[in-house]
Amino acid sequence: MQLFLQKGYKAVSYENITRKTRLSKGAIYHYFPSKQDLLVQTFEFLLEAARQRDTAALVAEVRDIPSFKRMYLRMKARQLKSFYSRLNQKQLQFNKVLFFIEAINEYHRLGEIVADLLRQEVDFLRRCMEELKKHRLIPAGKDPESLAQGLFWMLDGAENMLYIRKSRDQARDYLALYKKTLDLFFNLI
Amino acid sequence: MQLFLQKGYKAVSYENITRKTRLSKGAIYHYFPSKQDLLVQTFEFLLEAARQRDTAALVAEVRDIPSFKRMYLRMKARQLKSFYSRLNQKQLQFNKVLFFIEAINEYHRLGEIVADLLRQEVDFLRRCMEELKKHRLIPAGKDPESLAQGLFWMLDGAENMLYIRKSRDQARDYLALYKKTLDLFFNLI
Amino acid sequence: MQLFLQKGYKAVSYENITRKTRLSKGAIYHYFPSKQDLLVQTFEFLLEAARQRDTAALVAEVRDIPSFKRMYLRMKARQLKSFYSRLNQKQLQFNKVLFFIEAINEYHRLGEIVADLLRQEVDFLRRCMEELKKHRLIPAGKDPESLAQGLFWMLDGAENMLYIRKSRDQARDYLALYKKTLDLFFNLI
Amino acid sequence: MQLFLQKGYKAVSYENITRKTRLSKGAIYHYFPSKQDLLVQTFEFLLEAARQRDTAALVAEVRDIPSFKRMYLRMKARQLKSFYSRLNQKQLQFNKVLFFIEAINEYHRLGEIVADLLRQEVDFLRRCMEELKKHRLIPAGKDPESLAQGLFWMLDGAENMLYIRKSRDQARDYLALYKKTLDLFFNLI
DNA sequence: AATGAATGAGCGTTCATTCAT
DNA sequence: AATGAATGAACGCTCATTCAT
Repeated sequence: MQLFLQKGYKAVSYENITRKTRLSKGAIYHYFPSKQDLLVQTFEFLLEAARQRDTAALVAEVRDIPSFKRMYLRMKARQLKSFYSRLNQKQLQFNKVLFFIEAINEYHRLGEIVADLLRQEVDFLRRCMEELKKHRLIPAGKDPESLAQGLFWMLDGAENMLYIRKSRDQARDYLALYKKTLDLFFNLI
Repeated sequence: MQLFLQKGYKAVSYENITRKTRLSKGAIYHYFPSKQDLLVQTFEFLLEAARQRDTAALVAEVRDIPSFKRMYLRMKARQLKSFYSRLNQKQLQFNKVLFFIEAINEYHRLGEIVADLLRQEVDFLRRCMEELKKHRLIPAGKDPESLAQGLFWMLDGAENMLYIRKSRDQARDYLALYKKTLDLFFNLI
Repeated sequence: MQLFLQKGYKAVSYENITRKTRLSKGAIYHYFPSKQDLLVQTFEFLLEAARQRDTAALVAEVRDIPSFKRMYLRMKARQLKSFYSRLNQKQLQFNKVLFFIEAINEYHRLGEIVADLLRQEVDFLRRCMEELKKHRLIPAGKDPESLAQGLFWMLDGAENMLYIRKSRDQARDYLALYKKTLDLFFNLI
Repeated sequence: MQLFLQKGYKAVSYENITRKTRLSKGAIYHYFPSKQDLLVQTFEFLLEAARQRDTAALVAEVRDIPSFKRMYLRMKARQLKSFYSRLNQKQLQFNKVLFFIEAINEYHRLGEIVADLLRQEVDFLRRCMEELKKHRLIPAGKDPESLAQGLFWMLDGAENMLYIRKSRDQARDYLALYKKTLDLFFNLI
């Protein structure tokens, strides 16, 4: 997992894996029938970290913009923590985008899983926006759907920048970036 | 170039290249000392398509929001045209993100070039926003810097979605998507 | 046994064997110290099916050509039955020649055992021919030794063809082929 | 070719080939895209040695049994010479049967080619028998078809024995064996 | 300028075998 | 008696690169 995230799927060889795990090739093949299988299981295991449960409860917390921001950042912090605990590391210099693209290239079903997850994310944001609208915290004439879409794209685009800047302490950066983007978003609308 | 964009850097072999170019390996090595050099030259040649000149003239065209949208889309259309003409193709099913990441991984200086280009893009948007502000077309209290940043992230995040959906006619899709994102943005603010 | 006959020695892996036997590798190694030993024991067990007893009694049955043919085909039918009962199968699509060659290549003593068996087979045919000669059923001037050798080669050559044609119901085919060859032989002489 | 005939297809590794040819793996892959292709080309090249031309002229030589025997042995001698010249060797301890079975297992079309060749062989013998019959050198009531079939099986079966005895000087043995079988055959009928 | 034969390190994978439990 | 985790050599194959011509 650590190797895949650091170097991408293709660039990881069994030689790398055996050195890192201190196991022989045969031992790894004993548990994973192929490199692709290794990827798929890794991918799905990591994706679990991003899966949200109790979104209804989270949406219900939204009373005003500050409460929404707090809730959203808390949720993201929890996801990050789960992600790093699955990695068994406090932090890791990695390239999520490369890993995702190679994973989807290698095994197309993973693309559908990701697309699904993203749809759920937008949907969740839409429900939050509706909640804010109920409390009249969003200017009239702006529909929750568009707001959710716009915020989502903004968050996604912001995150992209991280991989170009390659910062060292990504865990903190993520949250700081999310916060900055939320602030910016609510300043815009 | 076409091969790199379609399959990514690593996945392209000299065998692929010789078949496509109908040249021998030796001939290619005669002009490009290594595969990395082939990548760098390709990358920089393509990046030229995204380089904007006369941004001052473009910014000067901005009088109101519709004029800004028209100008921006025209500029993007020109970039796309230039991009495809460099490719010597009308369109190409490709994966820009994979190509960029692999290119930057392979040769870090390319990352700085891209980062530079992106900064110029945000800067350009900022100047457009200032222009709109001058004409009082943007609500008071929203600073051009943030607006530019937000719009840029939104555009970038929106574009990302394209690679998951893998649309066939990307040239048209790009412009449609940019238009949609601009509309959405001005609806939000 | 079934696997060796179907796929040949080399092509059978312990993975194949554990799946078929539902035993663990360790269990198989507990009884057979190596793959070669597995082969040798299998081979010798199968060869037992071809071993004839009471050849004297069989030869004594020969009174005329029809009685010889009947006796010979009965004997072969019994061998086939014994062979399939050792296999615990009614029939099996297999390649005897590949199995024999690989077995002999792997462990040369098996070659001597087979050669011995074949010599006994020719010898048995020779004694039958002598019996027929006693009853003056064979033209004068044809010695039993040559007749036996000729018939044996004919039977062997005929059998060879089976592996190229790869018939489904080999058990029946064998007997039909033996019968056809015997008829042809006695028509020739 | 030499390696395949000596050890069989499966047992030959690229390591063997590179040592024998003093070429690198890459050089071999430069000319043969796969091991299977190496086999098929070898097989077809060797099979060419067995292909008979001018069978009509050969059949026309048949006037009596001695002339048939001479012609047949001359033809076989020429085939053997062609075979060894293709091998670039005077003689080679080899296992034709293993090579043939593995070749056919690996690429089924080779089986059809061999079956075709064998059919032509029987057909050639049948025409020779008809010629002998015309000269009344074959007892009445024995049809050329059966005689050809019987002789063919006998030759084939006789040849089989060679691989078990593994004689050193196979080239001479072949011809001696063919001669012995022909003599035996004409003694029988 | 251009060819393509040749190299050899490295890849993912299979395999018979060992051994602690 | 029986398990299955672990090994490491060997396999067929791909690749960027070199170089004599």
